Amino acid sequence: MFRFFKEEVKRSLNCEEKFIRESEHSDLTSTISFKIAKEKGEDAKKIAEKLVSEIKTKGEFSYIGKVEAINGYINFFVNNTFLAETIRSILNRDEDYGSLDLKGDVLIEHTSANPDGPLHIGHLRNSIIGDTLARIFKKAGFNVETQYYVNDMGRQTAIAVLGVNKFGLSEKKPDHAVAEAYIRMNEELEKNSDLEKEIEEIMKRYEDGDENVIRLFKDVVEKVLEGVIETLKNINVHHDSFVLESYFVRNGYVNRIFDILDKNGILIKNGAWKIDGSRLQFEKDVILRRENGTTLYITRDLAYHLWKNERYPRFINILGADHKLIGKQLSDILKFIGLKPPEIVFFEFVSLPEGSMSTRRGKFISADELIEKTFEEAMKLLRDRDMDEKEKIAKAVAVGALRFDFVKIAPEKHMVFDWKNALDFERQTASYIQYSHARACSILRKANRNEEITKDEVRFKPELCTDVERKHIILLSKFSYIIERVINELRPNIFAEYLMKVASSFNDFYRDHPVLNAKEEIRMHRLAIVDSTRIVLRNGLELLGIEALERM
RNA sequence: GGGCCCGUGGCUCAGCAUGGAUAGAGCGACGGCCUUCUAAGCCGUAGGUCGCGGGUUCAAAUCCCGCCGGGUCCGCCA
Repeated sequence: MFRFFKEEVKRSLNCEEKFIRESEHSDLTSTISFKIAKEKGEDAKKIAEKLVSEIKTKGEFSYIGKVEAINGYINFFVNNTFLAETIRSILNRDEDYGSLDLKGDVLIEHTSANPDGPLHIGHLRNSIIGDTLARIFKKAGFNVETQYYVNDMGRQTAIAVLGVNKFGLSEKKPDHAVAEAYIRMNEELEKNSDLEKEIEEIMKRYEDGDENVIRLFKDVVEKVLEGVIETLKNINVHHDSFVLESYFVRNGYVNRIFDILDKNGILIKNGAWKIDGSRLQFEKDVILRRENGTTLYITRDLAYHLWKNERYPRFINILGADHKLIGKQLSDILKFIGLKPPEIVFFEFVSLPEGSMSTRRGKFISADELIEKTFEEAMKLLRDRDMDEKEKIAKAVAVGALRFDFVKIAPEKHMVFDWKNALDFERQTASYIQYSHARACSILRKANRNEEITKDEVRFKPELCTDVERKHIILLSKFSYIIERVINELRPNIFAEYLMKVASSFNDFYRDHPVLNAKEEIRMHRLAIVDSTRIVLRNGLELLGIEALERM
């Protein structure tokens, strides 16, 4: 709804979007007068006043109420029709509220951690950003496919495979068991450089399609993925498909990429095969094929993106900031050969207080450990409560806290993981939003207990709105506006912040707006607001992959 | 050394793309609020040279230049 208001404001001034902004002084504000004042050398204040009077004579806007000029700013306020239509739209559309009608297929690739061990808390940031974006894209109307690109041909995987082969697997969860063998193999590798040849050999045979070796790799990769899928399931992250790198070697896409590069004249075949970096303003040539004939990560990734180009109009990758250089090279190469580059969301690293994480050196906090500890902490909180389904609630609170903590931080921000912070739910965080939702549910439950209230009886009356209610409803109206921003900016943290605001604003309302004990007209009016809030919070939590509890 | 990212109260962050009206939250600290819809809540107080220095502008946390601090990348690794 807010988007329509903004459109009207834009139309009323006939100005660019950038001169219209949200403000604490109004529902929307324009700074266009300053711009005109500069161009014409006139007084901004007078221009604003003139523009306001013009808008007033124009009349006939559906949602614009008061318009005023103050110090050169033009302040717009929504009218009662806007408030009424917002509430009506929320109640009518219910689960659908907030959606947009954008169309098209989108591929979102996220997580894609190497199959050499369990996910750690750095991967989690990737998964949560990716999964949240996928949910928001779906809400916006896109047909979304989420994909996990499995790096089964890399050197790291070969080390893991060799490790498992040499040392076997312990009884641990399979991904953790593989990590043990992988870490041990790395230690051996440091001591004994002869093992280097074995790695090289096994990689070569895998790439060449040796059935026995393929079986070994398949076994290890499947074990890791089994563990990874279980971990992700625990935090409500789902992938529609898993695509192996080796698929692109076996289906000929890697060869097609070589042909294309060759035709474009940037492939140098001289021992190793490489891209002529000078043609693309790269610092160095990019190696695509080792002298022994095996390919490298970027080679398969180019093939993968050729494949994506043939299938999706839009594809988005979620990648750690350490992939920035290779991501840029990938994009530049794709553009050079006339293919579309991916849209890439980079996020900065999650590190531990003692330094950066490393699966290879066993220096990491696994996602499983974090999930488990967070759950235990949530259970402690419920220890003394008398209620049903403690485990279910604790799980929802734990997953919520975890997901929210990651998604609320802007992707470009470096994070230092802190146990104390991660396990503290007594903060304005996911549980606060869940709690607000439960409060709204509680009011509605009680309202319905004594008498069955039908939709027709719930009557929202804009003229009854207090200032707090008005502000709150305008916030509710911004749902799809925020969705649109996330789609444009690929920053899901914006949505987390929005939902936080809605919860906070609802608590303001809750404080001094009694619902159940109010007289009939006001009671029905406020029930409509409470129900609308409930819908917005529930739909919003869904987009964050967090369960909207009705009691807690 | 070069590229990219970050630097906002004691701590964690929002705001920066598109400059604009007194720089916003949470945690922590301090003081209050449960006979009234869930206190996982609410109210109040203290706490800020927006890393530093220049510049552009009527106006800079926001744009430009330089510097400092932290992270990250610069493999026939991924």
